[in-house]
Amino acid sequence: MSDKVRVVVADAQVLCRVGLCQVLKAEEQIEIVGEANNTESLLSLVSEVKPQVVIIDYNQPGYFDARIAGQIKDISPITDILVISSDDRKERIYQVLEDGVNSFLTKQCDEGEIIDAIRATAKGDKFYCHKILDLIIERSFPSKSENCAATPLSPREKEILTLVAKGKIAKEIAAELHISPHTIYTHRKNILRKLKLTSPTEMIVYALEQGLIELES
Amino acid sequence: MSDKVRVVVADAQVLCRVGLCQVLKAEEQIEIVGEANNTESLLSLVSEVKPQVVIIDYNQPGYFDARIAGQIKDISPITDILVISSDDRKERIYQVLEDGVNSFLTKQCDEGEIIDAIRATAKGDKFYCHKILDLIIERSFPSKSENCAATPLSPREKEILTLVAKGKIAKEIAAELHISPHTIYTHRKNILRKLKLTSPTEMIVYALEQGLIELES
DNA sequence: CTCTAAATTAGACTAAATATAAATAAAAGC
DNA sequence: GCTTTTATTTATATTTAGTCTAATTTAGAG
Repeated sequence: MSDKVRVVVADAQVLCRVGLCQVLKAEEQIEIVGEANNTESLLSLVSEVKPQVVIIDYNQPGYFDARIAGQIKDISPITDILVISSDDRKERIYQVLEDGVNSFLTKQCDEGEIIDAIRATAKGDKFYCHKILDLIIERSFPSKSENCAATPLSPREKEILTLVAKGKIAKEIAAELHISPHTIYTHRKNILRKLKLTSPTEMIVYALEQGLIELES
Repeated sequence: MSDKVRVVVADAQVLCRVGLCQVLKAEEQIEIVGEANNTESLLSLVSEVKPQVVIIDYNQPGYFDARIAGQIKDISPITDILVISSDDRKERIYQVLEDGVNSFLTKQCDEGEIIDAIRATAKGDKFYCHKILDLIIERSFPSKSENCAATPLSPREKEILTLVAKGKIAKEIAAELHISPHTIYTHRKNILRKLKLTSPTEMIVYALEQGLIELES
């Protein structure tokens, strides 16, 4: 048992794993104790070695998904998580940030930020890259942003938007939620007004961007 | 001037560049003569060093796009191109394949395929990973696939699908194309029938998957 | 307690979409 | 050359979805 920080690298893409390992090798106080390319192998690895740090891209359908942070914390609460993801959906990112992740980078980050983040997380500190910090600030101080409020939709409106985006028509949604079709129309009108959109199609695009629905199943 | 194959690595993500360089280092007969993280620096690099091979991910909005293969070939016709991309839109992939690319991998490929592809491309051969070969075969022998024809839509139908997906209603499209709104309805009905879809919303999702429209502008 | 926002609903009305049918032109097959 | 299919186009009558306006109920903020 060395006194180095024990790190697990989890990414479905071999190039990213190799790149990350290469960057980590330059760090004296870090030891890579394992790699994983899917949820199953990562979780058994975590339960086995209880690493101090897991570096992961959760945004890889079929390999990893956004629930991974909670699953890691359940198995090993002492493990700190550094996300290096290609995700660009604000709501999904907010969700992951609230889910016990310590540090968060995007794959567009430059080398300096990656190294800083790895060092900070290995010390138990938190680190967020510029892009993620901008998102956090935008959410904390919505008045500063020109785009304003991240999601000004009420829970019910989100629910209805999700169903609309899935291709259901008002009548079907009404039957599902046991309310009148007129209620759906009103909600939808309010959603369009709030988001300053003009066509139902733009709602789909919005829902996709916000991570309310997924492309391909 | 050595007798090694001179390779340029182009990827906006530093981790992928590092990973790729690491993999290439293991290849005796390859020499990395430059790296680029955006179109401008790549093109000036290509024009300067005229590499035998460029390895690139064209699917990085703001850094590289699908036109890059043609641009490289214009500057340096002798350069072979190996794409290692995260793109999953069939139509876009077909378009790039027709655009003078020699080899094509996805970032989900395993290490073996990546090494094989690099060696093959360095020798001037072509290489396609399993996933891409499946796509090519699917297009060449549409009857074999259960999903059948990649895009069985006529040009006119594609045009109308694109406009519908942009949020325009039949009347607006009719005015734009100088035809009757009824024509639009008929086309749309045919599109839904051909794609075995049931709601207009699914058309939007289809158009997004096919790369007919783009998320965010 | 009052005021606002969220959630709900209805009736009258308008616009969009479907079903059905069909004409024309071009491409493919024999 | 003739037939068949596909693409493109259109129309009428009918059905359905969606909008506008208006209103009620509930819950939370101040």
